[in-house]
Amino acid sequence: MEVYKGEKKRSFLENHSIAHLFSFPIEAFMEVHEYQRDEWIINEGMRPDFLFYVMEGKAKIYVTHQNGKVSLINFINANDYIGEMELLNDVYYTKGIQASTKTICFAIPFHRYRPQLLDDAKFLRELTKFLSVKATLMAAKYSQSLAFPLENRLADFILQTADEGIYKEKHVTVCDYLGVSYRHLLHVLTQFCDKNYLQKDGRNYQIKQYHSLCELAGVLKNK
Amino acid sequence: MEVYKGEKKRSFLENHSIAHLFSFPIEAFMEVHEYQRDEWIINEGMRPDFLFYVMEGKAKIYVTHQNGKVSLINFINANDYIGEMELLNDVYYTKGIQASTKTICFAIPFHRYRPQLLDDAKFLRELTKFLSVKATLMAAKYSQSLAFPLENRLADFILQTADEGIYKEKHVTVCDYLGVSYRHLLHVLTQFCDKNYLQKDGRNYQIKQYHSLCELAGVLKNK
DNA sequence: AGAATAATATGAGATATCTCATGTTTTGAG
DNA sequence: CTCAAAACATGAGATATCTCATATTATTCT
Repeated sequence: MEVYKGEKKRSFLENHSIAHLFSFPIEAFMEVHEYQRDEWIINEGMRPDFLFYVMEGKAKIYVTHQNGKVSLINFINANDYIGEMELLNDVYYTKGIQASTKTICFAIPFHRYRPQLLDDAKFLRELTKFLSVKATLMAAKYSQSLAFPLENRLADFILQTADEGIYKEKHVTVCDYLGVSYRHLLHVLTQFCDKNYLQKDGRNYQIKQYHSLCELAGVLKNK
Repeated sequence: MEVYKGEKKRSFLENHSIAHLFSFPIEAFMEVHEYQRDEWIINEGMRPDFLFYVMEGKAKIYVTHQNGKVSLINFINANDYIGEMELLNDVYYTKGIQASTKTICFAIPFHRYRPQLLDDAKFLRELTKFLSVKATLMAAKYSQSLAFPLENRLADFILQTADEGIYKEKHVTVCDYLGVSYRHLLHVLTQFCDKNYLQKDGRNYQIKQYHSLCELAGVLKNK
């Protein structure tokens, strides 16, 4: 992890302002942090000291269960907050956050700004929207995971993540995200190939029948 | 559904103020609604016109999937908001909300108060906390549902809902909530009885071995 | 380059959970 | 009180998903 200093910090701030998110000046004690791929932005179980706002990059939220299973709860992208749960709640089990690409965030120290943040309608309004989307998404994932087999959820995931007709997510990551065993994921993927929805090409899968996948994914959506 | 009027409304407002939740006067256009058990406070798919604040009673959030399965996403209790998603998001699939006991809510009309609500730090701060808890809870339920079999989740649910050592939830409701089939729920319940964790007594189940259930439920929790 | 580690693959048997079928009991509306 | 609907109950067979064991590549580190 690198904390931007001096000129590097100054120029970054100049080119990437988040002043519009607050109704008070926040730059004085704000830091800029850069994380490398696979680096942990927050360690599971350890309360962070900052509210982060992701400027650039991608990350993943993980939680480890007592039985050793790991859940990839969600992905984090640019313009998302990290650490907002700890800002708001004194008691909270902190999830682990791992960068999946180089990630640059603004880091706003709690001890300097908490009171002002919690009193700033502009900031709170955006955070509220962010949380409402997060809650909705979680509720959707939750109910879908119980109501539909992997076949449907995987089809949806493939369509969401495929780039130019090519699906190439790491199986291990997908298992944690969709909450199924590696074995079963491969099994369903093989079925998709057998049915010619996908065609395996080395480590990638090429989408051959969009409409079939859409059909499978479609039943997840209400309306 | 009954909308309190005149003296009934006045006296209710007098005894149950929520003025402390806002930094501006809200009573002018606020209504008081009373719903009977099983009545729908919000119909699935239909945007409500009010932000509700539950004063008294209990309700359930439901969503119906295309395959006909119904998920009971969560329970709502006193001091919870309803309709906050619609207040914040212009596009949102509205879930159904059904009263499970007589429920009295304050109903704040969007068209009168939306701008002021979205600009009120006091209100937003509380709503933000409410949503953060909701999102956290959903994330927990989601990851648990994928990481643990019914046995563990049911043990947790029994401990949470049992009253004086007696568990007496309706099976049908529990199936929707835990996302399993009726058949399977009964099967695991029977196992619990076979192992003498529970003892069936008519339609109720008496907890016989707290520690065994605690142990099963315990593995859900991190730390 | 070589060794260690992570990711991919596949088989086979176990189990958690579902579907369907059917019957009984309870509850609520008229 | 009566009837229909809802909830409870149970059996049996299907299937979605898991665990474990074992190989085979890729990647990363030194």
